[in-house]
Amino acid sequence: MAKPKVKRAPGPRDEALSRDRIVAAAIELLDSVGDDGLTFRALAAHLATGAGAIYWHVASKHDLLAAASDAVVARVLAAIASHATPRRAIRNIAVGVFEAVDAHPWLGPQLARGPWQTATLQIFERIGRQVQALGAPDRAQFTAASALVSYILGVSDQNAANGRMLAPAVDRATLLASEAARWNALDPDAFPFLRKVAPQLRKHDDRDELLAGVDLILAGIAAAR
Amino acid sequence: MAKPKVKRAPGPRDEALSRDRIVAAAIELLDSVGDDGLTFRALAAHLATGAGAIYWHVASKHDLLAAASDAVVARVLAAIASHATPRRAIRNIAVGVFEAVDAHPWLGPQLARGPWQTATLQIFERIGRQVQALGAPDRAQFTAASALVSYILGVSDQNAANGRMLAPAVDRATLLASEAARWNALDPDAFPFLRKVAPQLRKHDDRDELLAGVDLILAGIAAAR
DNA sequence: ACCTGAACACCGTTCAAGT
DNA sequence: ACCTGAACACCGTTCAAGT
Repeated sequence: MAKPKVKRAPGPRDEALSRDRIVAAAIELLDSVGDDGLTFRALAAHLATGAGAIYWHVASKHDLLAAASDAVVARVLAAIASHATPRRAIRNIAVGVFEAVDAHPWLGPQLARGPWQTATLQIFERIGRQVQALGAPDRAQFTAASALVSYILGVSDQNAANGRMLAPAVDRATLLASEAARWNALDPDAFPFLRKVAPQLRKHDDRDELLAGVDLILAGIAAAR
Repeated sequence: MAKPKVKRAPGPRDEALSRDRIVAAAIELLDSVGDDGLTFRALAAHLATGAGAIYWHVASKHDLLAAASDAVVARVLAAIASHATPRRAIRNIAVGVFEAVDAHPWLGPQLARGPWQTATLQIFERIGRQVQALGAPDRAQFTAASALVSYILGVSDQNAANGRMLAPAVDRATLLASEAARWNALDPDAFPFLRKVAPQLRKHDDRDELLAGVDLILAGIAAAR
């Protein structure tokens, strides 16, 4: 007897395995258990399947991480309003990426894997369009967009590194205070500058610093015109 | 009978194990075999000792990588002439870090591990001093130095990611050409900007772009004064 | 104090075998 | 076509035992 064509609608628990389901589960795992909590065994358990099954849909762990990054970045960029002045749009994208990396600390190293992967490309494109809208001369647009992207990814990753390494219990203020104290305790001959700005480290706001840096670059772009 | 106080001078092959020797060997291994070529077993073989012995001098692989980064960064910064105008000094530091990360691709992710490790601190200090010499107002110095450091680390890591992923046989020109072709083949509706600047991607010089970005930030700092 | 090397508890990935 | 699960070839780290 032929199998009936009509299958019952699959519930969320027994849906067929698919690349999308695997990527979604990977993101969940990455977010909850952290960078090296993502294991093919754990992932398989989460998906109620065998570890080897995943390889039918995904080439490697590298591939899986890239796909997870793409998905998160696409989602974040889609949520950013684009009807704003170029300057505001650039600031919005910066904050969006920054917050995404902050919320998904595993994303930082991933975006640092270079401008050849889709995730970084998406960011580059979005920033680039706004640089164009800014009225920068044609030959300066690539440079300006590159600088902005490198800067944004750089700050985001630096910032997320804190959360990646730190005990989740420690809050930001305590962390900054203890770190400022460490800067103050540095050898005065070797680290005069860090000692001097230690109070500013303690009081600074990450988002404000990010935007200040973006503004610095934007001012530079404007000055070059 | 008491052991004689005078030991024969140890040769390079049978010197006692030490943190410094371990770190030096790790750097060698990292440079020659790449990021995941560094293994406690390989390292032990290289040092003609047991894998467990290394743990007497080094707390963990994390610790070892941090120490390797410190060593490389310290060496690089020491080689940079500091008697120059602040602007030139900043450019020199940027190029120095960029080239170090390029030569030691494993260093990029390491420096991205956040501003709490010595390696990043060293760079921050050196940049900061020059920002100070630039005459930036006190309360802007932390922000300006942060922005420069984040940018420099960001570009360096992005750039090194190419070499990390690529077959070593492929040269830069071929890589850029094929990547520019990929940008050109992107969906025109989704990626108009990248398609437009694809020719600039093909022709660009990494070092020039780095310095152009630094200049953008410096111009921003100057404009804010 | 320092080193050895086996052992532990994992990994990512492959692959014969199933349906 | 897709999934299973054992097996392979590794890891970082620990630790009793040696010197």
